[in-house]
Amino acid sequence: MAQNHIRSAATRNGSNGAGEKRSPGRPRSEESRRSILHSTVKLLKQQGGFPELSIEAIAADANVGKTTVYRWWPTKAALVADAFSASADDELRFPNTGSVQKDMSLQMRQLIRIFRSKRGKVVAALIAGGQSDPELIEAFRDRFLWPRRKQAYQTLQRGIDRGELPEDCDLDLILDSLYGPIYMRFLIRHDKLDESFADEICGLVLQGLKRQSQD
Amino acid sequence: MAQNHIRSAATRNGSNGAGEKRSPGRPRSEESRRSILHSTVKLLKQQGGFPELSIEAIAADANVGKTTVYRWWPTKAALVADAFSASADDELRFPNTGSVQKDMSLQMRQLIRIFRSKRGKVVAALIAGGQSDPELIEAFRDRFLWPRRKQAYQTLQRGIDRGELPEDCDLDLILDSLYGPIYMRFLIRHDKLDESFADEICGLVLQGLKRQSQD
Amino acid sequence: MAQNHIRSAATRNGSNGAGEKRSPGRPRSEESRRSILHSTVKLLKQQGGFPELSIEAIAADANVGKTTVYRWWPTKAALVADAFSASADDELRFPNTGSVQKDMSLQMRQLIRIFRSKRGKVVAALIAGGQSDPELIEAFRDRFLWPRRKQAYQTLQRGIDRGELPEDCDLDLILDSLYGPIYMRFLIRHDKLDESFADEICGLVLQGLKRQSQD
Amino acid sequence: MAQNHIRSAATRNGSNGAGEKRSPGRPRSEESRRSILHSTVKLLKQQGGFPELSIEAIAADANVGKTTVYRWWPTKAALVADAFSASADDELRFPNTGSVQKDMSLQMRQLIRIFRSKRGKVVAALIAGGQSDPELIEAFRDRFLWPRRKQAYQTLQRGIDRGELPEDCDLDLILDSLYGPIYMRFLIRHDKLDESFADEICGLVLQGLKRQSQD
DNA sequence: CAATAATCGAGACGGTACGTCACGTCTTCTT
DNA sequence: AAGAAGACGTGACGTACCGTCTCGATTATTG
Repeated sequence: MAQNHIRSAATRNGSNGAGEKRSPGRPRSEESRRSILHSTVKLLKQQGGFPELSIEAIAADANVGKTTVYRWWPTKAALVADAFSASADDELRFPNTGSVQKDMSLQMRQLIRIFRSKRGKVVAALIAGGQSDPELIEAFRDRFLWPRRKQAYQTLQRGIDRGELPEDCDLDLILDSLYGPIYMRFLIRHDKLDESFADEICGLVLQGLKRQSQD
Repeated sequence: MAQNHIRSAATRNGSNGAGEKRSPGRPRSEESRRSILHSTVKLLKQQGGFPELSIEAIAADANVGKTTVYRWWPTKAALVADAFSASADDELRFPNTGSVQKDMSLQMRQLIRIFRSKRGKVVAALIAGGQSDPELIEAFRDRFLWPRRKQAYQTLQRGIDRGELPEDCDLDLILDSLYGPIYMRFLIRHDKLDESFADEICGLVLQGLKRQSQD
Repeated sequence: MAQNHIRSAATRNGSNGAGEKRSPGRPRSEESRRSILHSTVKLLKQQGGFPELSIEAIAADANVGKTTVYRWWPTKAALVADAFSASADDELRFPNTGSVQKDMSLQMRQLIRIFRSKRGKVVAALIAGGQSDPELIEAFRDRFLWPRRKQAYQTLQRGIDRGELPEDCDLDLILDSLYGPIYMRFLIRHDKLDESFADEICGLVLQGLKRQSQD
Repeated sequence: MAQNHIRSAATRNGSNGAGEKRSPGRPRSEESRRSILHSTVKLLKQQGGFPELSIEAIAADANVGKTTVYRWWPTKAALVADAFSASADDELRFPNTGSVQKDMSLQMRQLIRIFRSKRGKVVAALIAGGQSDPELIEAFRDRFLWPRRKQAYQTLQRGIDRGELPEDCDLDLILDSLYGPIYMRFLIRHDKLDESFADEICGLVLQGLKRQSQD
């Protein structure tokens, strides 16, 4: 994957590891950094979406000069992506119950729970903003989608190993079939999105595959 | 379906049917209306996304006063929704081949074709903008999603009648499982979205159901 | 005096004298005309000055189409000038007491009374607007200044005839010396302008001349 | 004299005297300030009057953002007042020839010269604008009228001391009698205003007083 | 302990687009 | 033909943010 222009947390002379030389001059204020990221998430949760969020407002809310924001994040997109990552706690772990369907369903329920919470607004803003900013959607993929997907591969693989899924199945296809409907209902809002929806999808998609693998 | 605030084609004294009374005053300029909608789509296709689109630019491109735009569309969102509707020709018809899987697959291929074309940018802008504007996403649903979905229900029903699908299946769940993956790849762009993807999803989802109905 | 572009009350087919031919079509609405002029004066008295007065507001207040205003008055200036004339009753007559000083003083008191009343705002608007519109200041002169001045000449002439003023005196100079101070205080508002000011000016200017004529 | 809302030269963090603390942030651009004032006077001299002058045009001509204008001047009126003050050089000094009549006449001639020059348009705009904006006319009085008047008082007082004028005379009345006619001809334009007019007024007004003081 | 250097806050700068208002013109049906 | 109604293109309004720029002040490392 190409080098990401949206720096995770630019370190020019921050607290970098061990015995490296520190450049002279005043070091970056860790307090400001945190304050900015916090305000970004806070404002995103409050008001509208990505376009309504203004750097002016972030700087004001964080009691920080605009310059400080621009010094460390090249675009609003980069800032939002960073803020999103920073706020991403690790509640999206995959369990290992011995059943693919159960494992996937439990994790998908967690995702739906996030989408329905205030953090859902941040995700929506990220995807929305990403439609006119390739770097933003890339940041979403790199920081949110891929890390989870790697775990999902393993979960599915365990299912294959246990004979719950056919051996030749396309993992990406399966995962998009499982998560696509959730993302769609989340973004289009044409139908209700509650946690039981996770079970229904798993029932439809994974049951079919199970039957196939039993042929 | 709730009353839509985004007027489809506001008619204060337009050419309304038959013997209705015309309101006094100069009638709305049909030329301006068309020109504005055309410029909106044109600019959306060109540059960035929804937030980059400025009413100022639309008015200039359409050789129209800004006032005229604001007179007829309350927000940029409403305008884009209208413009999108106006440009939505009817290439998304459902065929009737005698096979659900074939019918669905063919129509889904058409959708993917649109998403990959320049008109895809307009759809993306619409969905993106809709994340911070409820009316906009509602407009997308009412003008784009629902009309197609009604036809999809019929197509699936034919499948049930023919015994290709089980009688008690949840149509909305099936449709979201079919279209969700497409929307997800279209918006997140984490994997390639070509027309064969339609076949793969149908294979996964509808095959499983077929097997179930044959039990 | 040059032909005035600001028509007093354009008569295309109004009630013109005797047996003249009337042009065909609907005759001009006398009610609209009066209503427009009335609203103009009313609005001028209310709010700010000439620039704040909008034809849009006049038409609305008079329950009249904007077209009707523009049909009969070429500019806002012309309209205001007309409205001012129409509202100008004849309270500014010169008396004939047998004393120039008394005659002038009495009339000047009337002028001050007008300047201090709400009609003063209209005069101020007229003079102010006239600074960037030659026709407007011309209208003020033609309809307001000159008619009075002609009477003033006669009043002064009586004074000369009676020996109260020297024979060779410059009437225009005298009149500007009498009225200038009033206009100045009215427009610059640097000092109080009450009716006794008329007596003071007359005392200063005309007394001096009387003394001169008695040499 | 009341506190003037129209700041003479707002100093938030300009070069204020001696050891005062500077407020933080980028200091006001002195170049922009001058450029704006210069463009204001320039445009006022060119085109129409006060209402024709647009802040948009000033900002454009001064190569300055509109925001910068609005940041420092609350209204167009305030800006024009400031611009006028800035351009008001000191060509209106009172001489001291030993004769009141000569002193006054010479100064009045200077005033007429200004009124007839391009700067006259600025004065006219100021007085005109002042008719619907109390602060503007106040600015004219404070920056233009009063400074001169103070000198005029002294000039007249010298005349009283020398016995050219009676001891009990009303200085304000005299000054309005002298300057009123000039302002009137300047604003109403009903008669020619050349420099000899100054002599004529002085002849009329001051001669009469001289005679009186000699009684 | 000074000198150097990069940060910080604050806030002014030239811009762009916003959504509104009034302009003067036009097009329509009605009187 | 004139009326009212009201849409039209135009242009200025005053505001909000943009991303950049100068300031003085602060906090580090280096000589």
